[in-house]
Amino acid sequence: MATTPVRVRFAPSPTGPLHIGGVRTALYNYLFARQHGGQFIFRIEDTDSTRFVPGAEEYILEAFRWLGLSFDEGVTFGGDKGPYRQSERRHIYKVYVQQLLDSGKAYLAFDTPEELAAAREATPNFQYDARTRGRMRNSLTLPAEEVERLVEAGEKYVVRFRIEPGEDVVVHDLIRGDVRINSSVLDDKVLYKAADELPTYHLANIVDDHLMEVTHVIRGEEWLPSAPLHVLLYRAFGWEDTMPQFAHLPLLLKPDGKGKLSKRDGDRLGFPVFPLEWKDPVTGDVSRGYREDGYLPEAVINFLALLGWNPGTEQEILSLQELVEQFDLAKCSKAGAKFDYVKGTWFNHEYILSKSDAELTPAFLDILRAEGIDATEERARAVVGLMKSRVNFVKELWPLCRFFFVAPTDYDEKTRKKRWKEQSPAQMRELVGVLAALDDFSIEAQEAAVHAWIERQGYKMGDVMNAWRLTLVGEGKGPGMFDISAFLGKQETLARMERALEALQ
RNA sequence: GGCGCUUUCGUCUAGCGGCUAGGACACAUGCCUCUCACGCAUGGAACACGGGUUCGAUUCCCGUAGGCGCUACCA
Repeated sequence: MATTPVRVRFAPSPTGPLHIGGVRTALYNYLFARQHGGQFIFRIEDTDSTRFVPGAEEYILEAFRWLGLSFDEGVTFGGDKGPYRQSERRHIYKVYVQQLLDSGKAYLAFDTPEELAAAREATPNFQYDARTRGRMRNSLTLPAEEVERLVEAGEKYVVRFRIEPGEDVVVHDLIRGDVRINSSVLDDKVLYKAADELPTYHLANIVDDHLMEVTHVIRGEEWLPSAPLHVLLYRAFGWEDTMPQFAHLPLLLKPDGKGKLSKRDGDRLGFPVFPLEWKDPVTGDVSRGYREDGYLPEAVINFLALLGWNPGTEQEILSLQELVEQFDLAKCSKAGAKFDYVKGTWFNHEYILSKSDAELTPAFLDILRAEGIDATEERARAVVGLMKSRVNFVKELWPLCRFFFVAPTDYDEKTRKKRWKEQSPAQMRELVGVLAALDDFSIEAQEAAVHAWIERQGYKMGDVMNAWRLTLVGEGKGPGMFDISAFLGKQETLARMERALEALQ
């Protein structure tokens, strides 16, 4: 057992965009696999033909490419345990369903949806189980000839798992310890639907995990209640000795209020719940994505990794490699985590700080072009260097940096009141002269000349600099004045000052 | 309703019988400073409640309450 190579899987349903909680589940699987030098499998669970959404599978794959999480095996990745798309495994499931039928551990049920609804109506807390199966229409109550006749007639039956009541089933969970549930509270789950010749999740899941030699099932807590059923299925097949180990992760909850995180919360509070932007093929509705919102993939990974797990040290910024090294299922928390999206923006800020100016510049250049600014890479990079520490996202740069590329046309009234003093026009006139006399317009040369002039005249540094800022920026913000004037260059600096002197009197 | 999981600052969390209950985000204040930010510093802020066990419980056990999930021919 200890020598069995680790094999884990991420197995989404292609029913829409990948939820951020699903991304975290995949991340934990990935970290676990990499840490143990194991395999990470990508399986598509499309056993519900009615919920298939075109484009969902490609979306999921693209999301992981963006995040930098790689698979070793599975849909589009190859491997010798395929096919990895459940809809292509019908022939396999049929064999195993028959095996359960032959051994009497499952049976055919012919109850129509209407009959089931009626039963639920008639009996409070109705459950299809040992207590009730005797009065339903199934192969345990119907004569064999009748069952055969119905099947021949193409009746849309289902196969149900025959659960023996009164047994305590223990599931050992790597995060929660032993979880004990009595089989009497479990219902005879539908394992297979003759209508579309496909199994339901439970059967497909067990058969695939067994055949794909999955060693650890790391999934969301919503699966915990059905884990005993899964254990019973492994037992029914005689696979208990190679049954994977389970770990049920705490859920991601709404930032406020009650319940688990949903797409609605993102729309309502203004943050993405999907890794990538998603356009619903039916409604045309567009949901924002982390990528399009300007998050760096490393930041998303780091943020998600720490939602429900932490290394036990005070380190908060961890690279993917560090996460691989330090991840530990035993250190996962047990209770659901409210989704603290504000902290997510802080992580992005940290990663922006850690990036070089050159790495951030392409994204900034895109924004500049969209704003109709034709700037060189070099100039864009200079502004990024000056301003990146102030933002959480590259896109926040534009409103803060506009003045570098566009001269002010009007001047902020509040700043003008506070900073444009009686002596300002005269001082600015003089400053125009001081700057005009400079051949070297570097930061250092300007600084030396301007400081000397201020000192010579006995002016107040704050008066001069703040008035000057108003002439170049149009308001009272921005980096150091000499950074700004050096970036603008002598000609533009003097032109802006002249224009301001005219406008401000 | 039934079953299961869960419960430390507003939020994410550390803690695995004895601590001034630690960190981070957010918030507040101060410093830095030519402005706005960034940064730095400081501060306020938590063991759900009730019983046990123990010399001693945030920590172990049992209740209660709250929260979450499951309860489909969905995953």
